[in-house]
Amino acid sequence: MPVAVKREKQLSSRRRPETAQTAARSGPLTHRSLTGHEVLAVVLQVRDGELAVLLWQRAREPQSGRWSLPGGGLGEDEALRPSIQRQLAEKVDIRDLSHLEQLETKGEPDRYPGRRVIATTYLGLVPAHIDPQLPDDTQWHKVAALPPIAFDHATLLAAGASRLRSKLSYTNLGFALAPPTFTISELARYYRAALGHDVAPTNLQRILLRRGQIEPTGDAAPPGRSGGRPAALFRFRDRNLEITDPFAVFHPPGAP
Amino acid sequence: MPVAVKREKQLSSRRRPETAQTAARSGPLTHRSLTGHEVLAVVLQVRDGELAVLLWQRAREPQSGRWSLPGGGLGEDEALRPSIQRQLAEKVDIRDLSHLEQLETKGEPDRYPGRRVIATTYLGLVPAHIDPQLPDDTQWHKVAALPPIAFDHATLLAAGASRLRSKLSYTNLGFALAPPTFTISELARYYRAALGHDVAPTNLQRILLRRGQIEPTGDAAPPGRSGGRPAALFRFRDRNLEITDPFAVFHPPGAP
DNA sequence: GAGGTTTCCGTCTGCCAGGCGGAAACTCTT
DNA sequence: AAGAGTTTCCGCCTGGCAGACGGAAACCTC
Repeated sequence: MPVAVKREKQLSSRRRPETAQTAARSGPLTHRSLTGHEVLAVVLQVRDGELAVLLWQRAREPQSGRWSLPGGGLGEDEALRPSIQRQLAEKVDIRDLSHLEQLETKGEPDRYPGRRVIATTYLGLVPAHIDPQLPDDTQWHKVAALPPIAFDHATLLAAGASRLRSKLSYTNLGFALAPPTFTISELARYYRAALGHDVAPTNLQRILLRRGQIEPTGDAAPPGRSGGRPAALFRFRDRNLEITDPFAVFHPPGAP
Repeated sequence: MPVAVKREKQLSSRRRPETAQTAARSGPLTHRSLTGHEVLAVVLQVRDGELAVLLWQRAREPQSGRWSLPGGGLGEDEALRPSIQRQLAEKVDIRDLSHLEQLETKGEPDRYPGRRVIATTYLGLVPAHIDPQLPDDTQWHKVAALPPIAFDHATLLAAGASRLRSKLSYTNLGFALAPPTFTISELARYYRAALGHDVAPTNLQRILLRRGQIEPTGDAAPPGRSGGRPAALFRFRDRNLEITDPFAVFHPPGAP
């Protein structure tokens, strides 16, 4: 696993995440009620041209050794979104997260062995230029080649990747994968990795320009070592989620 | 409110919903743990050419008199979807529901007064030809003219209506609004009501036909009292949710 | 300077949504 | 029974857009 090795070598090269109120944490839940509630996150990033997900390896039973989505028990008096942000702070600097949105909530009584745990899942995205420092038990894994996954987390992971693919098509969510500034062919590589199929840079540029998602910065990127015309740099106009292609059909009449 | 009056007049005209294990139900929750979990539903139907939602009026504090989404506490050892189906059975025959899908889960600690309640919301749809018998405290309300809504249910309701509008555009969700068989202008009326803007029958027919969503039954509808050429009848090919217009852009190359 | 590489830009093509108008098929009136 | 009114059906035109291609431009290395 070349990725894992590379991770560990760079271990202390970047800032330490502020791990705040993260005290006793023995399992996915910190409090003990009849029905527990946990919050999980599918954190995705394009790494080396492929979509990768953040996973940590369970050290204890149940399912010791298997890989699990980051997250954990919801604190009392803690809202869902702040909770997943707090828990992710144990793994990565949460300032690295360019996007965070809620996915499905699963409540099957037997989805977790022993006692009932309801899980609310979030989708988190990290832009490609960030390389967060990770704890020892945590690694990026290519979505195309996953290790054994704990509980029902494989389903949740698939749902997260699917949501990303959809939203890339009708929103400006590309901003969450790309660095602040990028060339069109770079951007096409991110889209390729996330969508899982080829993307023509020419068409991508025309589409995103007409929708007003991206704009040229005016500068040009330094040419690569293999030569070639220097690419123009672009940036996303808005780095918050917007629906830019409301719907394929059934527009209000008269509107474009 | 002419709709409400009409509702009560028809009260015992149809089958009684099977209200199964619905015993003690004093508030939105039946069990008492530190953090409660409730399940709510935004049940929508096109009624008299307008989108309507199923609401019941609270008889007790908190927020007595205000209108609330149907639902209630999650039972122990009960999964989320079966739970909302059970709770809806108190209001309507669940066989009337043509579609049911999960929406957002809200967990703000103060969203419910007194103690913490996490809510998972579902979107339910009832086809236009069904007129369920309702309990006394429950009524359909036009989404365009809502009564005072309890707690944060107005937000949840808006999210449900918005989800419906989106999915009408890129899935075959129309089947959940329409009766088993319908004419194109009828269908256009359902779409109009749900989308909130005009829909051209000609274009609607062409689009849904090309996507393979609908097919002619071969029969013609009886002509109306005002004359006119009898309309051909159509039906949805598949009455389960399918994505028929995968994405506006970024198809895999080569694929249609 | 030549050849290779990468990006940029214009163009062609085919598909599709929106809109329009005439033809068809019915009811009601006189 | 003939005409007026109404509603649906069907073909056509138009503009916009995605996909694809190819040549020009701008950089590299040798």
